[in-house]
Parts: sequence; structure tokens; C-alpha cells
Amino acid sequence: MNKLINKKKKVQLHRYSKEDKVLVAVDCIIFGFDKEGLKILLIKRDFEPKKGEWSLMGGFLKRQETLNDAANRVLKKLTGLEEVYMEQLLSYSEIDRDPEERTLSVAFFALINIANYDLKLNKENAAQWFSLAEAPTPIFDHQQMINEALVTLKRKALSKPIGFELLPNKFTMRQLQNLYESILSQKLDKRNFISKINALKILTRLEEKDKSTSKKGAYLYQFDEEKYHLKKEDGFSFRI
Amino acid sequence: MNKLINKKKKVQLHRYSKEDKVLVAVDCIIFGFDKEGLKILLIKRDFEPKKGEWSLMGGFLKRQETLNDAANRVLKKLTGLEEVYMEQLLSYSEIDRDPEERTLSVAFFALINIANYDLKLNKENAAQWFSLAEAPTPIFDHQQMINEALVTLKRKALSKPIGFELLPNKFTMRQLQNLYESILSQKLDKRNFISKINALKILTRLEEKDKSTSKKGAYLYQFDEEKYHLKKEDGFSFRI
DNA sequence: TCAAAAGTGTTCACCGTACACCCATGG
DNA sequence: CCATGGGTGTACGGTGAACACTTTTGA
Repeated sequence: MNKLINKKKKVQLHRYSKEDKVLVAVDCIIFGFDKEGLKILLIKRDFEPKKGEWSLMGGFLKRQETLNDAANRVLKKLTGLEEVYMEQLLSYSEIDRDPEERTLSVAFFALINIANYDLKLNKENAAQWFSLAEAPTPIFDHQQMINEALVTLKRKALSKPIGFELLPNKFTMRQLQNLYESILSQKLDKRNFISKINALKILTRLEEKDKSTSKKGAYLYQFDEEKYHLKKEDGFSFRI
Repeated sequence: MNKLINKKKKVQLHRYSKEDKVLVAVDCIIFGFDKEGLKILLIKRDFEPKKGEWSLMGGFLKRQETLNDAANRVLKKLTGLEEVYMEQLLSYSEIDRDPEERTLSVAFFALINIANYDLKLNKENAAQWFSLAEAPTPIFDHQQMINEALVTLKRKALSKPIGFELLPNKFTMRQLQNLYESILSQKLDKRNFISKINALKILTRLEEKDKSTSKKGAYLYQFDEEKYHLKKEDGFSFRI
């Protein structure tokens, strides 16, 4: 802490002191998934400018935190969740992207399981899940961030197994397939999908069945977390 | 311009004014290619801290420019080149990454044709091309940036045609194959490589031959720029 | 004439894709 | 008993990978 104070005092003496400083924000594109498909979490902004409009959840980078720290802080404030899968995307720097003041924003994307998300928090933050097709147009360049995040999500889904972060602990093959179909915006063949997933050997089939959607009942599966993460780090072999 | 001045005057009144501001830098990972293989351009830093050590070419973001503007300005200062292929990578934000002062850095990667690069500029900027294996360890987190840029470069080479930006206007198949082998760090089969490239229909074979590396001479090729860029925007079909 | 690089096709294994029927059960 | 979703296998075509010989010509 003393170190930090010393740093502050020194600011005027720094060799970089003639350089401009800017506000840096993080904005989180939060994807979730439920029986209706892929969704995104937006909040109704409660401060100016653009108060009352829909926005990604964001916050300003503080002097003593990294971008990842800031993104996790923001995500925790909105969802109460920690240790969520999150990844940095691009930075956005158009001069007037925020009409209030020049702000650089670093986009992050997060995948969360909607069931883990506490609905009470929705009210505190005026947050709401939207299906992609039905989401309102958000402020600033947030729509562009979302579009670019979707491209990244599709690319990931096509080259790596995905789903662990978005699905409940136990899920049916049909749910996993629905997730892929939502992300890719296309129908997949049931038999081919299942054999590709099985070939990865990342799932454990349980004895238990989910009878909520059929009379016969569908086997529940779990990800084998270790094998799953190994596959994710692997080469580029996986293709849906 | 008046608008800018007004903005500056308003700064103290801004609703965001209690937020921290930080220095933002851009750092360019500049890849080139010549007969010895894939190379990277580093400069000998001429100011403190770390004066005299090797570094990526970088600069601070100015208030009235975007990140892309800044990266292009930096690249032009170093190479004299404009309209170079450049792409934003990730941002780096560890608190002490620059010991002088808290600085956020946004990495860019650029592909340039070494032959277009003016050697005189090398001396002005104390810049030097290094083969990847022989490059000195650069300052701060620049090695991490380079490593992550290489991953991106490999991924791109595996999914899209690449080379237009790195090769001279006219080149032989062997040169193109050498480029791919450099990027991927692996030998490729000549016959398979050529048939895959030809299948893309992005090259035009000229009548002209290059006799500098063999007695028989090798046909020179040119990229068909239009078809090349179409393929680059295409789906994910290309595989080396 | 020979060394050194250029140029050219075929075969095989595997993977992606298309496709259809039976099963189990609650109502 | 039947409607509804669940579960399973096979055949075909295309693509990636392995592989070797002939051509050209300057030295």
C-alpha cells in the first residue's frame, strides 16, 4: 500500500507525464442458455448519459486492478457469480463512442448457466435476459461488441467442445444439441451430432433419466471436467 | 476543433470525473518474411526505463485518435509504410507491466513485406529484423504478446489463405510453401501443398520464371487480389 | 553428364453427411 | 393403444495424407 502511495506522488515526475490519459471501461457480453435458446443479459442503465436505455454491464477500470479484475468485479456485481468462464475480446476506441467523454472500452465475453444466476439480482440491477432475436438495440457500440462476440462464440463452438459453462451440471443430449443449434443458428442431425460428441469421450452417461420432456425419459449426462478441459486445449481437430 | 476545446473545458464537470484515467499504449508485433524465414521487427529502446533493451515498437494513444490510428501512426514512424495489414489483438493490463507507470497496452499485429521496408529507417530507429528463434528477449510483457500473436498467426494460416501481405508481388510456389512452413514450424508435402493452393484459385501463374534458385527456373505467381480477399472473408473451409 | 531444384498424379484411409426405423412409456 | 420424443447404425462420397519419378539446364 505504501508503494501505491509513493507511485501517486511520483506521477508528476514521470517520464510519461506529458502523455494523454483516458478513461478505460470494461463491458461484459454475458451469454446464457435455457430451454428457449441462447440469451444475452442486458441492464437498464440507471445513470446518464442514455439513462433508461439497455446496455451491456460495464464499469470503469480502477487504478489498482487489471482488466480481468475489473471484468470479474463487474460480473460479480451483476450476477453474484465468481469463477465464471470469461475471456477478453477486442477494445473499442472510437473517439465519440461514449458521448459523455472519451472512453476506451475493452469487451469481455462470459458464459454462464442461467440456473445459477440469482433472479433477485435481476431486480436490483434492472437486468434482463433476452433471446438474441428479441434483444433491444443497446447503447453506444454495444451491438457491435455483441455481434463480434457472437462470431467468436461460433468459431469456438466449431473448433472446440463447448457447453460446460452454459449447461446445468446434468443435461440431456437433446439440450446439448439445442445449445449447439442455438449458437450456430442451424439444425443439426441428431445421429451425427451424438456420434461426434461421443467420439470426444468427454461425457459420462448417468443411470438417471430426465422425464420432463418425454414419456420414455432421456439419459442425463455430465461433462468429465478433466477430459473436457484437455480437449479444449487440444489442437484444432473438433468439427461439428 | 472548437468541439475538442469545448470538451476539454468540460472535463471537470463530467459525470465520469471521479473515475481513474490511465495511460494507454499500443504495441505493434510486426512480422516479415524473407528467404531465411519468418521474422519480427524489434527496436532498441532509446528512452528510460529499459533504455537500450529490445522492445516492440509502441507509442501512447493520443486523446484525439483511435487505437487503430495510433497503431498506424507508430507503424508508419517505424517503417514508413501505410495501408499495411494490421489487426488488433489483446490488451495487457498487469499493474506493474511497465515499471515506470501504470500503462495499459493494446497489442496489434502487422504483416509486412520486408522488401518494401526501407533499410535506412532501420538506422534511425535502431530497428532490426530477427528470426524468431534468434530474437532477444524483449522488455516488459512483450514476449508474451509475441507468443500470443504467433498463435493467432498460426490459426489464421490454418484457416485462411495468407501470404499476400508478406510476400513480394511475384513469388514462386516454393516461397509460398516456405512461408507456410515458417509460420507453422513444420514441413509440408510439396505436392499436397500445391494442390491445396491451386484448389483455392487465388493465384495467377505468370509466364515469367525465377532462375535465382535453380537451373530449371520456377514459375512466378501473383495473388489475384480480388479472389484472395473473397476467400479470406469466406467460411472456414481452408485447411493446410 | 550430372547435380539440384521444379513439376506433376494416384491410392488409401478416414471423416463428414445423409438417411429411417424401433423403443419406451404416460396418458 | 397410440402419440411423442428417445435412441441407434450404415452406406457413400469427398478430402487429407502418403508417396516417387521425370524434367530442365547451368556448371
